[in-house]
Amino acid sequence: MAKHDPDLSLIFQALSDPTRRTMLARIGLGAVPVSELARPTGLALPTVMRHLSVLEEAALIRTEKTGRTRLCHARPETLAATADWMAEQRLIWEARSDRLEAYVANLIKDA
Amino acid sequence: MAKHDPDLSLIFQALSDPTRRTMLARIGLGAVPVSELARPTGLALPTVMRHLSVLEEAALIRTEKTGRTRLCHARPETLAATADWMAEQRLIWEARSDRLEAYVANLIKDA
DNA sequence: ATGTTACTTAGTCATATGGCTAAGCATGAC
DNA sequence: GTCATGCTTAGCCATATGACTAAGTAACAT
Repeated sequence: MAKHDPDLSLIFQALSDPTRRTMLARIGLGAVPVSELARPTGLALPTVMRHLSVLEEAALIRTEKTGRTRLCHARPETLAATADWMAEQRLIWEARSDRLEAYVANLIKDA
Repeated sequence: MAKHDPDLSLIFQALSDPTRRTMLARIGLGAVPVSELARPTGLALPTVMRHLSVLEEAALIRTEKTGRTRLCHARPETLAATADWMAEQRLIWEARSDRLEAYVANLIKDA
């Protein structure tokens, strides 16, 4: 059991690098082999592998090796969980703004 | 002009630290002075200040000094912009899953 | 069997990050 | 004026990060 729930620290850390975001966007369009992910970046393969392992440890992707090529797949659940956290914070922050606006509006009305 | 748009690298980097997420959540509830943010963390003040400057450079918060105390305010626009990026990726990833599911369903139907 | 392809592993290096202490500098209280 | 308060600045330290090269290993292809 226990699909050990999303670790926001690992996820945000993974998302904080532009190279990784680019790779992730590409993977999001459909499964990709490592070498094809590496090509547009111009980075050395070991470097790309490290980026991938960061993404995999954050559970943003899953990889599977067939023969000598490794395919990278997106894991939408993780992205969804993260989006949920953001949405939650957003609600709180904006509720707060609403209260502030209401307060200001009230001040103006009474002036 | 140009409110120089949100830098996702800075934002995700800022969000990747649990201490900063905690501080951010607190600030999201309403403006807080630095010392009050520091207290529950048990961290030294300079450390807290550094966390705050990371959050401020990511435009997740704004701070304003009055007398000798500095107040920290949330900046919901930045969180909103980030949530938008996530929502966008999510759509793409899930659209992809849908297509895959449709494909599988089709295979099964024809079997 | 031999070579090529596609990763892997190991190890190095420069810079960034997150924490600290020790002083410093305004502001508000007495 | 003097002192406590609330940040600020400066500088140090350990570890993490992102990049590399060089050398390995496991599949295919011929």
